[in-house]
Amino acid sequence: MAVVTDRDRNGGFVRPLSIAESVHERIYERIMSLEIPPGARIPIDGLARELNVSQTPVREALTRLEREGLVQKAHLIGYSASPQLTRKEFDDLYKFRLLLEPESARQACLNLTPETLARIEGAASDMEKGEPPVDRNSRYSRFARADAHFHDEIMKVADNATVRQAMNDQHIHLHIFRLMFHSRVTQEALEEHEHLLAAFRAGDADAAYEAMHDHISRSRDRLVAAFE
Amino acid sequence: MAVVTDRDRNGGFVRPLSIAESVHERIYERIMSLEIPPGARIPIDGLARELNVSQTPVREALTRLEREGLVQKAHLIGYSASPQLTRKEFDDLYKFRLLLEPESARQACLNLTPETLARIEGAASDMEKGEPPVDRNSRYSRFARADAHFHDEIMKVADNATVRQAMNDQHIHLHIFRLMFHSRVTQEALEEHEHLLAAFRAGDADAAYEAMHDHISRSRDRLVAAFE
DNA sequence: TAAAATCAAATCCTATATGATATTGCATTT
DNA sequence: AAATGCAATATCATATAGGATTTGATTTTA
Repeated sequence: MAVVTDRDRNGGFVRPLSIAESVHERIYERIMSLEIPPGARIPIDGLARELNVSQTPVREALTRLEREGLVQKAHLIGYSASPQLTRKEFDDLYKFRLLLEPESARQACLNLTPETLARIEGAASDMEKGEPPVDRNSRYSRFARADAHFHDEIMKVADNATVRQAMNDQHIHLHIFRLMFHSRVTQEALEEHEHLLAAFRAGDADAAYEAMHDHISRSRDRLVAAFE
Repeated sequence: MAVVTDRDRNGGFVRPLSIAESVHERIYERIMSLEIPPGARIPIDGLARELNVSQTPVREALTRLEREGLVQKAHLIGYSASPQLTRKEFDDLYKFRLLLEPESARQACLNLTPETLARIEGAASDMEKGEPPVDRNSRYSRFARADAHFHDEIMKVADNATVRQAMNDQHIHLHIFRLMFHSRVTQEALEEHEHLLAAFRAGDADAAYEAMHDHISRSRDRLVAAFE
């Protein structure tokens, strides 16, 4: 098995990347892309053979994914991809977002510098343009990731590592995409982001809070159609 | 290696418990009890020999603990217990709690039934009595666990699985105990819990919000002494 | 025919072996 | 005496093997 290597950001050094880590990424991608659909079994030895690695790193990757909530484990039975969000879980998730994200937007606004504002604006504009997608699914998938990136940039500026990690641990974009992979990119979401940016540019923290609250509420209302 | 078994709650069936799981628990206990102090190396083969198991389940347990934030991993170097909370992390954690817990207390109050109130009251009274502790450390350790249980009972009633899990993922009682293991059980905390219970009994959701907010703020102020 | 029992294949969980990498201590050099 | 280089040891990461359990189908029995 050839050792996968990666260029280190700091120096130009090349250092080996663990097989377990790359297996983790590959399984994550398969779940995100619905190649492994919700509820599907994920046999360890099958994956190991398919990826040309041994079972040990596959086990390690699945253990991590379980703790991340993306797969489930039944002792002596095996792993399977986590099922779709239920309506209740969806509602809980959005209540959770509404508790954390508007306040984080307010805090981000207070911490804002020209550099960090530019980063957020860059993340926002990344969502509009982009390579021509091969199909609608991949387009929405990319939209979901870019949206997650935009929100995370705001979280970075809000500068609360606990809150940021709790948000990222939810893998919101993955669950949303699995729920609505057939969805289309809405112009509305982009406009709501624009409102948020306007509040940031004006340095109006309360307006940022409101804009984020509004954005998440509307996002919830758009997605709730998946359950009807 | 003898297989560890456990009695199933439902039927009287006996089913094997995985070694990986029991290793996970044992390492958790060692970290909680400071037997493995913050920052200490945790060699895989050493632990495996000591616990009379192979390296595979130890690896799996450590992978889970890493994802839980209790240990850190450096590729090709090894695992170590996570360091103490920094002041910044402590502050972030309490801001996080203040965003989620008061609102959860409000919601719990709205959902309250006689049965669930009784459960919460039971958790509260568990904190006051208890076996005579062998030393002050173990007493505070038990206090920390009981406090976590009390807060979690409220989370259960609030009935938002996302919020509840995000809270539990923080392992607050473990970090607090490691920070303040020499601390003593304060009468104040018990009184604050009593205020919260009073609001619950009165069915006053706003008062429950305020009581929880007050309790967490005061808790933070009591603990912040650890950094001075 | 339906239910129970049996058996084989698949899969899991754990143990062990092996090569690769990092760390440590000692010797050597400057 | 400090610094450097090298070898030995410790530890990690992965591969592979074997015992244990579940699953599913086939056979048997009521």
